[in-house]
Amino acid sequence: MKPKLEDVAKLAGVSKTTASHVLNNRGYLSEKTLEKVHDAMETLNYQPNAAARQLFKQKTGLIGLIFPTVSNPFFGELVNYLEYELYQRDFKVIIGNSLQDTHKETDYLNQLLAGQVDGLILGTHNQGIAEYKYSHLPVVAIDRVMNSDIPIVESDNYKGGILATQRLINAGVTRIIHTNGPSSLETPAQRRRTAYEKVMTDYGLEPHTFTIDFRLSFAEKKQRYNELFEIYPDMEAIFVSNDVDAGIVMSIAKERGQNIPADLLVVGYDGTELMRNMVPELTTIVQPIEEMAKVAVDVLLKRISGTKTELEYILPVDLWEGETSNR
Amino acid sequence: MKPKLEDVAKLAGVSKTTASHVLNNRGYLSEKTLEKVHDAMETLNYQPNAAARQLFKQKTGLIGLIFPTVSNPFFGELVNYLEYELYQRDFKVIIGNSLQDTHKETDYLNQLLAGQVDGLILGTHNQGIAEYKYSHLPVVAIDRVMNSDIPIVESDNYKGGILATQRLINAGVTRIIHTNGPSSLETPAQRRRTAYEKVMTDYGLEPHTFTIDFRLSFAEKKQRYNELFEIYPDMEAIFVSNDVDAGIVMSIAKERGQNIPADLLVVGYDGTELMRNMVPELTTIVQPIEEMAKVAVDVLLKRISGTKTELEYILPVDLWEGETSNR
DNA sequence: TTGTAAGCGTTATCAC
DNA sequence: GTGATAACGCTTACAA
Repeated sequence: MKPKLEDVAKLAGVSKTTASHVLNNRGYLSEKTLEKVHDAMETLNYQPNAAARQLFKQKTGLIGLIFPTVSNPFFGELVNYLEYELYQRDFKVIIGNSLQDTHKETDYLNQLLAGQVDGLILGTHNQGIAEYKYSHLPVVAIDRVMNSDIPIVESDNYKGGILATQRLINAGVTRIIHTNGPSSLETPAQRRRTAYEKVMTDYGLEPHTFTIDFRLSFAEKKQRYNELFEIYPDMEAIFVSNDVDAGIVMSIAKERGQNIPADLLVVGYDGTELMRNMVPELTTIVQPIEEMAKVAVDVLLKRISGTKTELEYILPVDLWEGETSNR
Repeated sequence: MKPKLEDVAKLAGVSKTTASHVLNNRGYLSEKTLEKVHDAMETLNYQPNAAARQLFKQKTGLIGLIFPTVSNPFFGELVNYLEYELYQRDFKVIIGNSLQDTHKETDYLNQLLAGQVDGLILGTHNQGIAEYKYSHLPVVAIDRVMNSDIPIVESDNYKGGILATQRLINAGVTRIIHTNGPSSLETPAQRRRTAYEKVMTDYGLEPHTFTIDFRLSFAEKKQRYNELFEIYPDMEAIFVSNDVDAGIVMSIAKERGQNIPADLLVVGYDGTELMRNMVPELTTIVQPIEEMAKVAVDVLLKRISGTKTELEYILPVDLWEGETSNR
């Protein structure tokens, strides 16, 4: 069915080896042979078999990306940049959305072991999976704490937390709530919380962190954020741990008849290009998504080639000043 | 380095074949052998080599997804569902973001030919690429017109155009502008335009379609939409061809001191879960993204297995009634 | 119930 | 310059 190198060789009247040499520009070849073989490839519409090549070379040219879900703009943009960077360096990407599926993450890691991919970039929440003990493998984590031997690329979450909280305090409010994921997940994002609590207490204000799991459905999140409004009826500002949730909070506030920023200030986190363009009024902390992707790819390729790397890369964040934080 | 089946066999004191049989539950095996082999696999932490398997089986268990960019929520959600559906059926996905890169699309198609993937799901804008002549290959298009032999899955764009336009007319406005991609791209989305123009003329109103390329950057889009406001200073409503752009239009309107919906009505298109939750006030046409993904996967798998399929699958749309279309 | 041997398509070594 | 041949790791007739 599909033509193989042998068919090309036969048609061109040469041996398999010669055809292979032409295919890979190996050794010296006569003009004539070259042309004959190229012609044969053309007419047969020959494409080298990927599996056979991989089997021989012992590498696949594939990188696995495991993230909660590309339907979240932050991960969508991140994956987009990762794919771009990797494509530039001749890698394709396999993606796995691991949200609410611990098994999937394990499965993908097994694939790596099976040699189906040459490396992995992880941004998942599921922690402490046994296979992570294989820390000698080419794996890089983005914004997630992994095994201590796995390099991690993140933005400056602590600084981000400081910037956000400070911004709200500067606006003149004192009853500021922060929302974040469960502290049981030891993600770098928890440092936003630490920073928030530090700034609050430094100013003699009482920190209130409201826990909400990232992995909830939209409907569940809405319900949970409505509880937030019930629990803190007199809150003046919220520092939400991501922009999508900040959007939900704003829409709930409107539903409840509160005006932003008149009645409630809001600061988000992530600062995707999408949000900055669609909801520019939302004050948020901008993570350097493109830069994070670049660094992650650099580090991964170093790991693959056996070069030593740092274990932690912290990239700077920025404050996007919208109107949702102005009194 | 990495253990192979032979190492397992050796450690278990059996032959390669037996080990393979255990691995694949083939034939009858004694309890003892089974246990021995399993133990050996365990201690060696054995994982079968993917390339070798693929080479033998002549299939990869990989499907290629080519879309403009997963950083757009519509494609992000679509890819998310596609990955989910395919994972259920033991396929992993390779993704390619082809935005502004015709060559990439060609490259991925070549991969298919190279047997690196078992099938392709396309949602790209780049048309008329030579390789599409290989229409006997397992390829499915989502919302894109391809070669006439490639099945296409889409939502009812014409109906969507009708619903959106009718909604605005019902709100009592007459100067309604529509924005859409260049008509040179023969996408199904152009049917939204056809529908819009039909409804407008049916009501004796003058249709005005404003062309804007999807592939522009955010900055370029902003500039272009600002032109729209200059060209039609007295417009009362806009029917935008996707929600992200609708968001941009709304933010521009605010910048220009116009209130929505008091001064300007807006209807979007796509109705992603993200938008319905973050910007519920935006009236929009909801595409059945999850259903489209399911159908696309079904059709692709049929094509792969050689089963005959329809050439066109049109799924129903819904109107999401927000406040941006209420006068 | 288990083992031998051939083959999947490519590449590289080493003679010619 | 070109051509056999073995190897990559796995699977499966076919034998034993």
